[in-house]
Amino acid sequence: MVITRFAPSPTGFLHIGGLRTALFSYLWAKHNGGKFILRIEDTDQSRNNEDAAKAIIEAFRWLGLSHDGEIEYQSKRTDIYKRYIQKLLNEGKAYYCYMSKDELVSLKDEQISRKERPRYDGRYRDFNGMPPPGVEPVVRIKAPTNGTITVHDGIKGDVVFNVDDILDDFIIARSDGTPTYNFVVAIDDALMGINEVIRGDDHLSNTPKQIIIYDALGLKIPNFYHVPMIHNQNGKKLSKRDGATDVMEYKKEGYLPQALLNFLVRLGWSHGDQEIFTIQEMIEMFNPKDINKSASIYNTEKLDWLNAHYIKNMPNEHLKHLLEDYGIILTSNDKTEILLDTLKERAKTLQELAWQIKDILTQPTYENEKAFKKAFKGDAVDILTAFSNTLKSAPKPHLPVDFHIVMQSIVDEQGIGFGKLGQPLRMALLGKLSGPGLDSVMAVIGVDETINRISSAVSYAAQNDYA
RNA sequence: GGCUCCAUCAUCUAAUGGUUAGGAUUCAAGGUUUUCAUCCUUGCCAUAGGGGUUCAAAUCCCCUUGGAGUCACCA
Repeated sequence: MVITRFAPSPTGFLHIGGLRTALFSYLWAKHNGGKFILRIEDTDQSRNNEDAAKAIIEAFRWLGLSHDGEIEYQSKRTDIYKRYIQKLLNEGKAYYCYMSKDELVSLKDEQISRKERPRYDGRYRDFNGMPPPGVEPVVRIKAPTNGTITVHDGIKGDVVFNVDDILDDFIIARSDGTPTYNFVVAIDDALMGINEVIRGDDHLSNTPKQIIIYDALGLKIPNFYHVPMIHNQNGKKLSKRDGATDVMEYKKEGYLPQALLNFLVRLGWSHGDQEIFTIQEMIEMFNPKDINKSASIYNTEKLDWLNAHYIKNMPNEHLKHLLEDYGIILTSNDKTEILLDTLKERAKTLQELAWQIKDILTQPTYENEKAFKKAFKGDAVDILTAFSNTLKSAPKPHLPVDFHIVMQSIVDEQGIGFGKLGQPLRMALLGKLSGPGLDSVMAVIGVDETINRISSAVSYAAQNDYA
C-alpha cells in the first residue's frame, strides 16, 4: 500500500507551496488507493503554534483534501524518539557530546578562518573519560566519515553526495533531550509506514542525513520525490512574506477550491496539453514521474482564467449558496436564474460576482457626471420617457425577451439605433456606461423598479440641465 | 564560499534523436454584443552561449554563463 504524507511545521498559515506538495502527495496516495497522512511537525516548542495547525486543517477542509487516520503531532511522540535515541546510544551508533556551544562556535570560526568547511571535529566520538562538569550533553550520531551517499530520487534521478563534503556527526538530540528535525522525520516516516515521500526540493540536501538515520536503525528507506520550488516574481523561493500566499486568502477573494487546485496541479506537473482537470482526473492521471525538474514562477494570471471558467460552469444553485458568504442572499428563484445566468459569464471571482449583483440590485447614483452627460445628450430624455410609457401600458413583461421586445418596439417606432435607447437606459438603470445586458437587468429588478430608475434619471437630468 | 539542483515563448508547459518546436494564460487585432465582459477567429513571442557525438540534437556528452536550494542544539 502506498502511504504518503504532508508534514508541515505549524509556523503560520498554509501557503501555496505547501499546498501544492500536499496536493501531489494526496493525489499520489489516492491514485494508488493508498493513504495520505497529515503530520504536524511541532518538535520545537519555542516556535509552536496551535492556531497554525488549526489553520492548516481549515484550509484542507475548504479544499476538500482529506487525510487518512488521526492527525499525528510530533510533540506527542517524544517517548518514541527517546527510545530510539537510547537504542542508538546503547548500540554505540550515537554518543554524548559535551562540547559547549561556545566551544562549537569558536571551532567553527577557526575553520572558517582557515577556509575549511565548518564541521564538528568528532572530539567526543570515542570519548570514555570523565565528562566535564556543568555541561548538558547533546547526542550525536556516528556518521560515516568517507564514501558517498546516493539519494534515489523519482524526479531528479540519482543524486550522489560525497560524505566528506557534507557530513559530520550531526546532533540528533539537543542538550534538553529533545530530538532534532532530521532524526524525527526519518523515524516518523519509517514508523508510519510512509513509503513515498513527496516534498519540496529544499529538503534534498537533508536527505543524506535522514538516510543515515534509516541505516543506523535498520529501517527501510522510502522512495523520494523532491519537487522543484515555486518561485516568486523575483525568482526566489516563495515564502510567507511574499503576499497572497495564504491559501485562505484565496477563499476570501472568491476563488473556488477546484480552480485553485487545478491551477496548482499544473504548476510543475502536466499531462500532455490538458489544462482543465476534475479532481477525479487528477487522481487518475497524476504520477510524480511527470513532475518536471525546474522551478516555476508563481503568477496568478492563469488562476483567474481557471476561476472564471469554473464560475461560468457552476450550477446557479451552488453559486447562490456560495454567494451567501459575500452577503448576497437571493430569494426569488426565477430572478436568481436570470441574474446568475447573465452575471456568471463576467466574473473572475465570487467577490466580483457579489459586487456586480449589488450593482444591479441597488439604485445607482449618477455621480459620474461626464458619463451621464454623454449618455443623456440629444433627445435621450424623450426616448426614455417613451420607453417608460410603453412599459406602463404594455402587458407586464417578465422575462428578458419580453423587455427586449419592448426595447425593439421603441427603436422601430422612433427609427433610431439600439444605442440611442441603450446608452441612456443603461445609465438610468446602472449609473454607468458598461455592464450586463439590459433586458436581463430589467427582468431582474422588475417593471416598477425600471420605471422608478428611469424617472430618477430623467429628473436628475432636468435638475442639472443635462438634457 | 563548499555541496546539490535547474535552464523551451513574458508566464505555465508539450515534443520514442527526425515536428513548419505544439498547447494554455497574458498581450494585440478582428468578429459577435446597444456597451463592457463572455465567446469565436487570427496574430506576436522560445530551445541561454560555445564546443562535440550523429546522416540527423531542444533532446546525448563537455565547457561557459545564468538562476535556485542548502550548509543550525530551525523545520
